[in-house]
Amino acid sequence: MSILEGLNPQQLEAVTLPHQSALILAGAGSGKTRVLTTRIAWLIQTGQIGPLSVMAVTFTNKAAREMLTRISAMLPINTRGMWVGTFHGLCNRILRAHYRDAGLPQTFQILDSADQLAVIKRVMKAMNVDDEKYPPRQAQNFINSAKEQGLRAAQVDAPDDFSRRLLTVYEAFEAQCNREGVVDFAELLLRCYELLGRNELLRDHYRGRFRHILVDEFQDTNRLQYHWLKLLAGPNNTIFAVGDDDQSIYAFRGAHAGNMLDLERDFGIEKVIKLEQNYRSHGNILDAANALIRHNRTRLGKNLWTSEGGGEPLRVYQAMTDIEEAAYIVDEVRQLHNEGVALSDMALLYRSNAQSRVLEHALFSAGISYRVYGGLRFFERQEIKHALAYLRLTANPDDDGAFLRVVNFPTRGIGNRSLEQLQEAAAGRGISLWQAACANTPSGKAGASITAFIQLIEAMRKACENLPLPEIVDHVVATSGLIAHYQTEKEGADRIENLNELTNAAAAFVGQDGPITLISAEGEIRSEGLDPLNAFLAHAALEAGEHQAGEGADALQLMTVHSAKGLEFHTVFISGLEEGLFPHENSVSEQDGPEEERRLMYVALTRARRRLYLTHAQTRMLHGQTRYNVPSRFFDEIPDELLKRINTTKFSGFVAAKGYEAGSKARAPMVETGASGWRIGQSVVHPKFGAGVIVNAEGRGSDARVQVNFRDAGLKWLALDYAKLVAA
DNA sequence: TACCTCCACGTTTTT
DNA sequence: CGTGGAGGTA
Repeated sequence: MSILEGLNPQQLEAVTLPHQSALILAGAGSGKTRVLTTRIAWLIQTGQIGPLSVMAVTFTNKAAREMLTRISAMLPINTRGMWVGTFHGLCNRILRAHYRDAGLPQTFQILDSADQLAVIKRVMKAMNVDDEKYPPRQAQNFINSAKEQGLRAAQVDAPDDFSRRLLTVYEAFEAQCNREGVVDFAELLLRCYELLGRNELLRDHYRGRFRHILVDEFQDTNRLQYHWLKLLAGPNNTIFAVGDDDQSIYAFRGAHAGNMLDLERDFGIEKVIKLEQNYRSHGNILDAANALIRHNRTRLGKNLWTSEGGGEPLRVYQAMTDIEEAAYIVDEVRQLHNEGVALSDMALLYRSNAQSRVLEHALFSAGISYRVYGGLRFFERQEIKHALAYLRLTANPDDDGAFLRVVNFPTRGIGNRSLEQLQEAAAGRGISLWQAACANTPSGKAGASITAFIQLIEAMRKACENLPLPEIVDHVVATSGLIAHYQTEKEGADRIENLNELTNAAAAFVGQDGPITLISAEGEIRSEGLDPLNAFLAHAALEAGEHQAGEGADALQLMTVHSAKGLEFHTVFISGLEEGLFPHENSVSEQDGPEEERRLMYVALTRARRRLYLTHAQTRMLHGQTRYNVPSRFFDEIPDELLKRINTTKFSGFVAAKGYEAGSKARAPMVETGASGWRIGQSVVHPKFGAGVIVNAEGRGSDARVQVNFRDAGLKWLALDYAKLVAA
């Protein structure tokens, strides 16, 4: 059977495009992964290129695995040798192969975000930077966003004192990382970009090899990733990019959907192919999504359609409280489950994680099994981090982060003062803590403890020299004292289990990267395998692992809308559809904020195949106080005929004006302002700000102020004596 | 060193 | 409301 069979005309056109760069505008559920993988298979099957000439780039490891699986299913070839991976994974591969040219030690370690933040904190402390005035998180953002624009500290523009200070932190951070032989995520990309930029030999080698570069989720690329792709493509290779500007929801972390337009221009793409036939959802769902996203001004333009029928209308449920909202969802889930829909084929989505608590509580009480995405992942667990730190020290003793993490864990009598001495000695001589500890062993008890620690690590390293990877992990975990430590802890059993699981993870990890091309200065090419321990440590940093166990079980899926991207379910509940929550209040005033929120809603809607619930609550407990929320503006952006209002809860005037049945006012305390008669929860109209709802009040008499949540203007405090508020 | 209390904070997140 | 970090005390 031909791999091209069953493709629609647009998919076929994209797959069989002649040797030229292309931009595929692929709507939700339009078969973009299929197009991407079939394109690769077709190029190889027709003999146009060999597997070695393909590079496919994704954002997540999951997507990369999925792609490899699908290619293997289509072609009887070995997919090793094909470079399919994440931006970071591929950059890591290149940097490992050319560590010397990249100015890195062979055993360089990768910092995850938490590791990076720890280094920044350490550096800031050493520089005496006030962390009240300069929050380390902000310094981290500053550094990462600079790197994502391809900027080294020397190239960053710092117009004011504040950014000048952050810039010095950036400089010191870079210096520290170089001393330790560690790189953060952004650094992997920037290093690789710089390496290929200045080393012609390497650049030509990779350009000669990767004739076809395919990119998934192109709308999520940042500027640096775009320039990296451009550099790798050079003048002769082609980029096949698949993306959807309407699903660009990661601008806050540097994603730049404008890269799609740049690609068109820079690569002379004459015709953008649009995949608009949707194979996922029924018509009403798509009509709703199309109608909603039409409210965005900056779009490339696209309209999803299906050959299937309209299906059910979208169900709208308006609850009085968040608790009642949860109860309704529980009832519906239970009923659908009884009707035969698997729990795992239903998703409960929310804008922010804080919303999950009430929902979880209701599900738990009802005995419905559920799974929450997000939170700690396997390689991020404390005990795993500790074990990895021991492993990292045996591979690269200069890794100060790893040193500090375990030098006194389990406790071995190395207190703060001896560590401070050590840090001073290291900083003074510009060496690592390990080197400082080796160089001048302090006398006395503390000195002996440090010496013992050094000997412990040295012994580990020697013992592991010729062991296979799983045994290395086993040995290090056993001799580190971690197991013994957790045995004395009350909650230690799970941690010990995880540590044992780490050995299994090591056993399951067989250097997936295979041999790596090396180019010496003379230009000769040879191959070398990567040392398994370092490969495993890189893997641990680059792929933090599954969120939680129990993925096999049939359970309702709870997650943020962001993490739902790319997934699909028979039934989807979108909860908390209220102004201030979704769209989120912080986004309303942001540049491009409202449009990004709308794209987020678009993503949420298009997750559903058959049934979609949109719910909101009038009253919600948030940050310890009750908030009164207006229904989300998104309800107004979906045609009424697509919506089916489940209930006719009595709402006050403002809501009634939007199509709900008018009725009695919500019971809420009178604002204590004497005779004013305003109520919390009451709908009001302001001459300038328009319609809103009173959500809070304070003061009395002439000082009385009310807080109003306006549809368009957001939250505002108004003095009742001055503001010309009118009851709606 | 370990535990406890207090305080501040609270969008989205992969690598 | 609930959590996580920091700082203080036993």
